[in-house]
Amino acid sequence: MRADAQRNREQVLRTAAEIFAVDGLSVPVHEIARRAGVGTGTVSRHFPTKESLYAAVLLDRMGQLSGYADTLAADHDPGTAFFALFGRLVQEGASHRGLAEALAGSGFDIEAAASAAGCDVSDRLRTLLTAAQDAGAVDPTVTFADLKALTAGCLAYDGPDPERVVDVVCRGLRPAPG
Amino acid sequence: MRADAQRNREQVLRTAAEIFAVDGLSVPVHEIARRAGVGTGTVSRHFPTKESLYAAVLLDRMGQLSGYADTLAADHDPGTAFFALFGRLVQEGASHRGLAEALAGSGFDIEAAASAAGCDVSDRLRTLLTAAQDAGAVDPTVTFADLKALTAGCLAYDGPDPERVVDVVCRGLRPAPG
DNA sequence: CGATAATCGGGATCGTCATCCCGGTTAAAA
DNA sequence: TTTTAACCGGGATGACGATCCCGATTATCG
Repeated sequence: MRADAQRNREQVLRTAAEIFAVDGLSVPVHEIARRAGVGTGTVSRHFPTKESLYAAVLLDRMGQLSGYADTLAADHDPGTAFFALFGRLVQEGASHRGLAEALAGSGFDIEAAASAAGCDVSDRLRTLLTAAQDAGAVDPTVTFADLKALTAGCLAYDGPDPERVVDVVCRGLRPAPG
Repeated sequence: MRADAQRNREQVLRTAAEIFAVDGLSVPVHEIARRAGVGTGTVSRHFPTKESLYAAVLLDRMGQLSGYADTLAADHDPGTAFFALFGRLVQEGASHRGLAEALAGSGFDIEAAASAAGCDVSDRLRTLLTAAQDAGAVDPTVTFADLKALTAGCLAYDGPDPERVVDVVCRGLRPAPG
């Protein structure tokens, strides 16, 4: 791939991620191209459909999150790492929700794509959950399904004070004091 | 207003609420009209813009929820009523989220409209929270802002097992055993 | 029952947006 | 430096959907 093509592709991806997060998914491709400083044709060539742009943005973000998860797992104890990842998912989540929904609605299997790209955030969260439970930092009766539900719920939250939400949910996850 | 007009208006409102909940907000007005058994002109006349249809559906639902909240408050102790309303908000929430977002994005003040129509769910939730805290059923350090955040987060959750989410969040809301 | 005015249905209209295409441009290789 | 093939910009195209309009219908009132 030519160097300028690579540059443009990344520029479009970056711009699209930002615009989607701020203004929502219904922003016209024309506007994304304009703000990225390229023509609409360039966007279309790199991402033949708008949906493929959604997928690229989401996979890119999942890649970053996976890296963050690996760093956490390496540098901290399981409980700390687990709650830190959970908090980060919520923090960054608002902008991903719409993307995930749009893709799911179009029959695109995000989990599979992420897995294939080695960016399976879900898998890393599962591992950290188990580790945190083994270390006594999380209630052992919490299942991964519960956690996915909670994560999805928190991911969806888009209002003020996201930290308070995480705090309350985390209190619910810690082992019962009795 | 003529009797048939009234009937049609309600039929459209009911149908729209159901379709929005199941298929999302991007369903064409044409489809809503078809499923409601009327013409597109009829929909347009009762709800001049699609946005006004959104608002009508949301206000209608808030009216029902307000009624439910009042029933709960009258028939049960504060703690029970509070947790029941919270659970109900989450259960019914998924279909409201998109509506609220779409309207907020268009500069429509839902809270004000609901308040004017006597359907202020938010206000009823605040009252129940205070009552539940006075009764010792909810942690007194939880603020209404926290609760709005949690409610919004849970409202947004749209996956499997919503009850588990509510359970965990409620565990976080109850008073600390110490 | 007859008059009348509001309501109805659904086709016509208009704007928006994703996608495709083509003539000009430029990076990369020899 | 010259060649060449890929890439670029942005206008053309076509589909879709919200909204408006008009002739037909029907509820309501005297």
